[in-house]
Amino acid sequence: MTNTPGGTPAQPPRRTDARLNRERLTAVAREVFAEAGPGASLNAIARRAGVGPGTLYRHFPNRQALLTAVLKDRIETLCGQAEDLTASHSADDALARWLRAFLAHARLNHGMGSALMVEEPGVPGLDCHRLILDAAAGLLDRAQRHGTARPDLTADDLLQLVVGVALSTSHDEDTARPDRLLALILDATHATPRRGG
Amino acid sequence: MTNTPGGTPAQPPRRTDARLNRERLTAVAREVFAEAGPGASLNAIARRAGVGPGTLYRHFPNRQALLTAVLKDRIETLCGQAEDLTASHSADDALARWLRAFLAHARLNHGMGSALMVEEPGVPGLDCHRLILDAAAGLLDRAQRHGTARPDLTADDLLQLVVGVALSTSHDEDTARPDRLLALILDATHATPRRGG
DNA sequence: TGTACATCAGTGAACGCGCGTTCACTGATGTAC
DNA sequence: TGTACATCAGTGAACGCGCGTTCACTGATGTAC
Repeated sequence: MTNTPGGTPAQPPRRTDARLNRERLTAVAREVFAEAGPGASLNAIARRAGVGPGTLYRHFPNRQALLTAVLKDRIETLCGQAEDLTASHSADDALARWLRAFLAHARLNHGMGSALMVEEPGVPGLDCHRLILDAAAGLLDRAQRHGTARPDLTADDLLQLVVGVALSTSHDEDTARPDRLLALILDATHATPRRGG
Repeated sequence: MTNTPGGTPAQPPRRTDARLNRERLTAVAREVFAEAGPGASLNAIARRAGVGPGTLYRHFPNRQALLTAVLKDRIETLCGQAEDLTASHSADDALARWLRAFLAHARLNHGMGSALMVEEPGVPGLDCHRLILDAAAGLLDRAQRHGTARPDLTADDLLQLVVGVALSTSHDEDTARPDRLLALILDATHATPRRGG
């Protein structure tokens, strides 16, 4: 049982031309998804990568597999940053900085959220949603223990808010607006909970 | 010059069958847009309304015209509610209640925002974006003068946040989550501005 | 190092699909008398 | 009230398009010798 059950082969392809094509496809897909959103045409990606559509399908049996490949790097980067920030900054500061990074990435992929935060079958062993959520939960938990983050906030809700900002500003060009909106959300993170009305 | 320049005819059609078809089309479109988002197939709408595609095009020359017709009611309702709430509730309360209503409507249309808040040519004389923004600005302004809403918040940003929640929760079934997220945003509305970091 | 060959990867025409949109034609309606 | 007719509205087959996806075939690569 060396194969992961029913998923994309975990090993990169052995032939060099295959590896190169795979790399080119993910690079182009990264661009195209950023331009046209996660629903972008797969044929267009293959065309722009200079390969036939069959080649794309050989490497990525479906859209989700390609999306996952594109996002894998980003996610690993984000998770790495979460650890770094935990080590080097105050609890509140680390959370704020990480959310800023998350928002930037999510905006690049027209709300990576739609692909990320929705639970999909995806690739076994790389649960995007889980990884991101764990990173956020770690930072938020620390901020709640040592910082001033309100105790009733969940990582899930916090991320959903930021994903919302990413979605609603993904067609915006400058970053001033998403920055302002994130600042508002951070204020909400610090606010004292109100009695329901 | 009784015609609005280059837009949909302002007058409803004179023949009764035409008027009925127009009403059926907008009713069906309301449903389909709610189910499949603002990119839903126009042919599918015509099919479900029991008319030929040509009939749809006779009434609505493009998707935006149909979207506008569907949203017109909602928008007028929302603007009316803004006035009612201003008359009957405290400043903070009115703003909170209205945003709740706005979120409910925006969620129904998979983020009415994408159709609403993006400035489009649309129909002259019915600037959706403007109407909604004015309603929100009125409520927010009052809350800033008489209530506890922070003075540095703009109606534009506030709406964008709520549109974000609508977008990121539009595939959610229950309303508990969007309610929670809106509550967080309302807390941010009351929060004291922080010095930038 | 050189060659033979099995295997793995790439190709791209082709298919079926649903979409947006058009237009020549048919039919229903309202109105003038 | 009844009829004739001009006009307005509806029809739906058809077009072109791009999409996702497949598959028989060609070609490149790595390896065994």
